[in-house]
Amino acid sequence: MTSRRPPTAQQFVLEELRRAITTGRLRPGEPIRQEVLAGELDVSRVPLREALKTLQGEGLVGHRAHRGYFVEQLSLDDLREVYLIRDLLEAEAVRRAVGRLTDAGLAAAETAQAEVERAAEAADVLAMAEANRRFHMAIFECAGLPRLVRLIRTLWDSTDAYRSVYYAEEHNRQRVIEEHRATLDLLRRRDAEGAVALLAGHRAAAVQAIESMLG
Amino acid sequence: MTSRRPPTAQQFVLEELRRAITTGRLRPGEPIRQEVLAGELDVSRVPLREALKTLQGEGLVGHRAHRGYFVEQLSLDDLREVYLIRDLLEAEAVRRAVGRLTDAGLAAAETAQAEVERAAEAADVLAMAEANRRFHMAIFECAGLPRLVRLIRTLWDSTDAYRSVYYAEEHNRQRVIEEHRATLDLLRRRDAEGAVALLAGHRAAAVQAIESMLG
DNA sequence: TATTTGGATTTTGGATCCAAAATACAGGAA
DNA sequence: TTCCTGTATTTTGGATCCAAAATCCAAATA
Repeated sequence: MTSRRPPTAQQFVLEELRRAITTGRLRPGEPIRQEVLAGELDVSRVPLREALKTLQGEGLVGHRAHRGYFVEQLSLDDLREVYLIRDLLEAEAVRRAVGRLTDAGLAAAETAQAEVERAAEAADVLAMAEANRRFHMAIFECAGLPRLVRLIRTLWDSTDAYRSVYYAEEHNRQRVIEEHRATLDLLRRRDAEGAVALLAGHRAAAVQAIESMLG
Repeated sequence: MTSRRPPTAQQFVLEELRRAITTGRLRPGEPIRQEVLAGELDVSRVPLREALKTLQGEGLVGHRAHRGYFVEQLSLDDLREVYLIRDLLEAEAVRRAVGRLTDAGLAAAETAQAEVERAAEAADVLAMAEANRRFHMAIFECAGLPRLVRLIRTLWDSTDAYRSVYYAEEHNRQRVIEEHRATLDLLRRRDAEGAVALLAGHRAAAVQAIESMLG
């Protein structure tokens, strides 16, 4: 996992910004001073502004004319809304995925799950979040609905910060692993509704745990 | 409807670009030459590029590093996928909207519907598309789920071009008016499932008509 | 004292300029 | 002829510079 530098400054800035927001180095509500941030990242303001535009599209930052960008804070209501939308979209994605599940697709999910377990053992929260994402996306990809998957991906992006919090606790990591294993079982049996229900519970557990940690 | 000029060049460019794409003046697959387009709109390339970034986020244009932007073409499969996603999201939006429907919300929808009928009578396709959008959004807004509404709005954006085609035909316009009236009836009676079903049919009719016009 | 108003400062939005990557094309070798 | 190769041109990506809007702060007024 040697993370090489992206080919364009804009993509580099985009990654750095995502990290800064999800790790909380750029705090919610806080206005983004382009000059200083550009200085820190050692780029000009132009690629920074374009990266901010894409983040605005994803809902991670907001923008007001002549006032500039600011980190969008997710209220608890927002978090619930994102998960509601995910419920709607991911249920359909999983249903379709089971219908046209390939060996390659299943293998991709299994590989990702192995990485999840390795990361969990090492208590590497960041790596676990990444592998977990690959696991779920591998399944969604099988649905053959690229736009749907893209949408789901941006929803995940907007709640990255909270998921890291969730993985910080050992018993949550264990729970995720078990639910993933059960999911793989259901997929192998082509049990669509079972998988849909299980993953709905998977999400509900996460959102509930996060709520109790913050509320 | 005196369309005043937006306060910032970037927003102006954004509107113009949307129009250019949905009306087909910028054709799908065609690469976007920033210099010439900036010249035509009489702005520099900077606000143009930022506007393109937001359109990229909405899926209207694509981008490849060092190759530039190009208009994304919606295949028929893409169109179907967008409508599938809309089915999922709008069903939930309507369900919630009926549950917490206010007099003000209903009034907003009725006002929009009056505009739809006026535009249809004048055979003003563009005005009808706009009013139609206000009608549906007025209903969705009642759900009290701003992120969901925002998502639905971007999905509408990405298929604007096709909807104009649909409204071009007289009998489609009549059909829309009747379905809207029936929808308002169901809303007044707080019949959520009825409204959900009707609007699902509303969308299915549109996508089917568009398919037959193009296929 | 509280409020408003005018200008100085900061910060964003936009234009111009420069560098680097990709494309187009001409010429030469197999 | 066809394919490769090196170079000129085009086009994008990024840096710098300028203008306009917003904020801040102090002084004047009620």
